[in-house]
Amino acid sequence: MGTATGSAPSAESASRRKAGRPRGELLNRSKIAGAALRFVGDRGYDALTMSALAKALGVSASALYNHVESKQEVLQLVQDRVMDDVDCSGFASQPLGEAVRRWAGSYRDVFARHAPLVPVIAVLPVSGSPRTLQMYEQVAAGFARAGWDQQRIVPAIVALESFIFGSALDAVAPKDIFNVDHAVDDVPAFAGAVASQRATGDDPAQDAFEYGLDALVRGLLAGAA
Amino acid sequence: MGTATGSAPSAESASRRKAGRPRGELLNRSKIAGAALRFVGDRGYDALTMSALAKALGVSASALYNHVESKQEVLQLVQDRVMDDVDCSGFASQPLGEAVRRWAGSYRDVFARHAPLVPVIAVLPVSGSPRTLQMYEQVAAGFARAGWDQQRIVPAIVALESFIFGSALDAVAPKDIFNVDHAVDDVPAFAGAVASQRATGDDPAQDAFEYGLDALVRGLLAGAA
DNA sequence: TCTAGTAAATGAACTCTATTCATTTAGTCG
DNA sequence: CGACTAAATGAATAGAGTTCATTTACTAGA
Repeated sequence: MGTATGSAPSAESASRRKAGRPRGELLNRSKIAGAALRFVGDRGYDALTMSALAKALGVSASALYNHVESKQEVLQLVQDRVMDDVDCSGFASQPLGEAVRRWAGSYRDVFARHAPLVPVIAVLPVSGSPRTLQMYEQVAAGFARAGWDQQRIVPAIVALESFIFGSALDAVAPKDIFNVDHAVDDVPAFAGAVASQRATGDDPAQDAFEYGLDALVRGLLAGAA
Repeated sequence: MGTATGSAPSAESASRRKAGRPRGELLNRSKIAGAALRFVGDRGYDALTMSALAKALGVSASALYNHVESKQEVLQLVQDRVMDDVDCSGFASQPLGEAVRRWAGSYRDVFARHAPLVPVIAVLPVSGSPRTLQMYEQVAAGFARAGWDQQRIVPAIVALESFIFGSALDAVAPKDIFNVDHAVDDVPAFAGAVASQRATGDDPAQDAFEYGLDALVRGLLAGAA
């Protein structure tokens, strides 16, 4: 695990580039993670194969397996990187409700951009993800600072995360997922509700997220105060 | 798409009323759905391949493609079947809060048993899933009957679903997902919270779901009343 | 300096997977 | 009877992740 994740980002420029095969240090986990993150940003998760990633790194696919046990592990590395984009800054200064809202919003946005990671993360022990762990620390510290009962902090975080992951999946759903025009008569109540929501002009996913987050946060704060 | 999505659930035994079938109807979408559902119950989603499913049906893999466009479509059929197990009974009789709790609880349990469907469902238009649509109708009708503002019904349902799907994924996570014994000093607040939750003896996922659902429902009802 | 030892990259090969296609089969309709 | 057609077949394809024997270059140790 602890194989120097730190990495020296430089020291890759001046090298004797022979047509040769193996050399000193061509790959490491950090480079793989960075390349994978860039790759999915450019070409998306569907295109992320071990071969394609290797090619982007100027290396053969099998070379990756000297540094990583599986593709799943590559995704885990990406996941941890991506956590850097989640905004935890509120927990240091703002009131808890505000901090949670800011955190949750950026958390959802990040994983809406990386939806294929959601199922990965679900089975992922925090052990292997230092940045993720640091995020949890900031969030937990925020709750503790706000005077929360220790026993309720983890359930609150997990509940918020569940909502966030579900909402991230929802955010990438086709826009017309609730199109019921063909069956209005069979589902009158639902069709009416859909039409009414649509009339607001709001994006359904965004609307539901904001509405639900507000309810969840108010519910949590009300119960714990 | 348009290919007879209607599906007559019965009338699949000894009624060759339509034109030209060879050898008395070996396959149809309903049989495929049933077999797939049985299959994942027996051997799990990892084992569900088109070949294995075909073998279970006593048929060749390519035969499936006469009735179904892709494996994704098989999963959609399973998804719709599975919705039958979600308990919507409360919406007809109980107060809204109670009905939502019962519905959400069974919904989560169902998809904890079918977690690999969660990412499928997220991208799935309700159009192709009659039973799913019927579920939405019952839920929406329950909200409407409780006097809810039409515009808020869909966001409320979507928010609840997001929480449910996220919680279903969480429910299948490894039990010790929050093991931080190796880094207690780095994340003191979080480690303390984890230890405190663990001390309750409650299953973290179950605990978080119940706690979060309670907060979400209270928040939703409080905001809408 | 010579010599092992070792980490790392290679490319071919292997195993599965979903999916396609030409062909065959067996009913129905004109 | 003969044309038509839905449905099943099995072989073939393409692409995925992963493994492995081999090769290369660097690094200690004597």
